Amino acid sequence: MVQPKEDRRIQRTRQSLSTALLKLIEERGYDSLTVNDITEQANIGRATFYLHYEDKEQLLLESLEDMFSQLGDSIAPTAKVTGEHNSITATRLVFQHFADHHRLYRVLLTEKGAVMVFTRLLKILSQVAEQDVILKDVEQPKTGIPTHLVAHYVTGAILGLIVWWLNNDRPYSPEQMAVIYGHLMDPGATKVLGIAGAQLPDLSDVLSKR
Amino acid sequence: MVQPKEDRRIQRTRQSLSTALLKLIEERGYDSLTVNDITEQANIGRATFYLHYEDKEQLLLESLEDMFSQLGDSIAPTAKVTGEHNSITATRLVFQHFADHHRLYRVLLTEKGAVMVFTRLLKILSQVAEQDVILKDVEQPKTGIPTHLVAHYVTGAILGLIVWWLNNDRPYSPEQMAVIYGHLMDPGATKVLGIAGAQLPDLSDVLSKR
DNA sequence: AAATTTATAGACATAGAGTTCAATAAAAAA
DNA sequence: TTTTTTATTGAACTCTATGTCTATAAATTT
Repeated sequence: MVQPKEDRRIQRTRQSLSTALLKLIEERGYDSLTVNDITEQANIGRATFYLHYEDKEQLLLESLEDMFSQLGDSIAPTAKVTGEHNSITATRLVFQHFADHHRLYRVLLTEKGAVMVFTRLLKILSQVAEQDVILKDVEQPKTGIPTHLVAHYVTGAILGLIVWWLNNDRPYSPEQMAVIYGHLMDPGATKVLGIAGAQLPDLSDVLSKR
Repeated sequence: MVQPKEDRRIQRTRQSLSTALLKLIEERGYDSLTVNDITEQANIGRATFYLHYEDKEQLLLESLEDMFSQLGDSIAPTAKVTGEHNSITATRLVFQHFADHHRLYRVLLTEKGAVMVFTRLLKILSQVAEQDVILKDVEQPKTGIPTHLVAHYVTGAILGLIVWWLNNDRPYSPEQMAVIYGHLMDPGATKVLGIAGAQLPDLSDVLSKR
């Protein structure tokens, strides 16, 4: 499992397997795929698979790891800008990422087994919550709330939006979603994804655009 | 698979299987469990399992369904109260539910395979977000944002908190979490889980209590 | 008690996982 | 180019778990 990345064959094999897996997931879901399916799609011997990965889950994890770092890389530069800044950018890039890979993520976020519990909980709690959903007011003073907790709160909220967005065939653009998110997180409108930023566009303008 | 719920043996068998599965999940995780493990723990013949369920996933789904409706039932009465109302109650009940079954949910929300993607994404995005996390201000005007979208936003946020809470051994009580959530969702403090309600307790008071 | 339904153990067929190995192909080094 | 090293391959093989079936036993209902 420890590989000297030099040899081209290794890189090609791994690349092929990753590509094959992601393609198959979009077409047929993840759970039902066998190692044989993947190696066949990749045109690679089944024995070869085990020279590189322990099981299909490890392959998936490494493949996703690549995608996640792509996402991280695209956000990083915007996050480093301090002070005045177009705050929607970072959030928009997040939604853009999920739009770019929407078929894949829709499977992974929806499929039984894979994320079944998250989705299931979302659905159930949504029903309870959406009965009397109202929004919120007022301002946020400095609090003693742990940073990690807030981060989970924020990312949970975004993931919630993304699941909705993907399951509803993305009726808004990534830009619109970013603005919506900004307004939800900060009804008065100033900071998005925790990054200090400029004024948010007027919400009704944005929603009517499409 | 269609059962006349009358016969006591059926109820006992199903109950035993459900209990056995949930217990085993807490002890050994979900993925590695076999049907044989479950029936052995339940003291039931393996063939009997298949008289009731197609596979272990279906058993899990039905078992969780029971738990979810328990949760729904406990929240329902508080949600029906309109107007003035102790708004923390509903949220507190949600956290209480996860506390009651924390071992189980911790596995289900953390284990590879099961909810791996959600957890993984949470972790990655958290790292990006928590670098410059700041909070928000101002008030929320009436918007044209779809209700379902808001519901997903809200429940995503709660799930994010819950994942953090469970993975950090619940350093706060359900009550405290409810207050924290209320302050995050509504920095000025008024409505929680979308339910119109009374004033939130002062945050610094609540956090220092334990 | 009789009739009906469910539980059970054990046997069976099947699929897919994961390993091994000798032969071959391809890449890197000389 | 030649040599050397390394990766790929397919086939055979073991193993584990799934899912089904049948005849028998046990519990439940009427």
